[in-house]
Amino acid sequence: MQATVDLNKAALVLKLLGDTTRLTMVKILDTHDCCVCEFVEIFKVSQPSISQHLRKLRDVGLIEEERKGQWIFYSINKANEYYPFVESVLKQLPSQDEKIQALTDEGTRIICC
Amino acid sequence: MQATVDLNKAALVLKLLGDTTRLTMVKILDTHDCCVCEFVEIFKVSQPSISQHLRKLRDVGLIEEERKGQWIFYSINKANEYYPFVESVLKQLPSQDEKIQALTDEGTRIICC
DNA sequence: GCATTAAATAAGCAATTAGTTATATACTTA
DNA sequence: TAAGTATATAACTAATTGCTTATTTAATGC
Repeated sequence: MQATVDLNKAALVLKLLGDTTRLTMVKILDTHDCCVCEFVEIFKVSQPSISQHLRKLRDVGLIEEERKGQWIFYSINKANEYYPFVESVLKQLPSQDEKIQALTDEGTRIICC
Repeated sequence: MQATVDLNKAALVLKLLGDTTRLTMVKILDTHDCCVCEFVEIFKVSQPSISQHLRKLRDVGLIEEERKGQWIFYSINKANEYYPFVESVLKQLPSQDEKIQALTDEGTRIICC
């Protein structure tokens, strides 16, 4: 028997994931930590726009931040209560690894510490 | 290996499900066909509000309608391309059967044809 | 045909959203 | 310490959302 998730909280999480930019971000973060400037490069939107999306995801605890020198790296928070729920969605989405590969290819991938 | 779903379409579906009213509707419809007036009773909002939520769900093909006399019954469209995706979310939500039971108890459940 | 019931659509409104530009904060490095 | 880079926050704006009330459409039953 599968554990269930509070319906109102589920709606809140789904609403957060119901945006192409955030859904892609979370899918990427599920396999690669990233910093803000990498997302700016990937999504071709302004830096504040990226920061605001990340803040929403962080506010509900789906992601975490860690400063590494000049950069702040974001990662999936696997300890979050809703991580299994999120994961069950993510595993049905196609890999977004090519976006990370594109950064590496163009030399804008940040490798740090 | 699990089949994957286009990320942009997934975001669209998740956005639809990212509303408490619609998510509850879909969870209920997954096990019970319902008509508009039953949802009005369950959610205690205006009839047009319910109709508008149902239309959004129908517009992406997640649900279907069928007129039965005076009433229009809605049901989950299991043939929809995204049904397996939706189902994987729904199965993690607690049953909403008590809402149907409440209708039955108060005599407002519509049994038709 | 006329009154009643069910549902859809139209129009309007307040709140929310996702973006922008401008500015502030924080760290790095010369 | 000053300049440069990365990120967050503030303020603004246009578009979207979810609701409402009013009206229209459709079926039922006298």
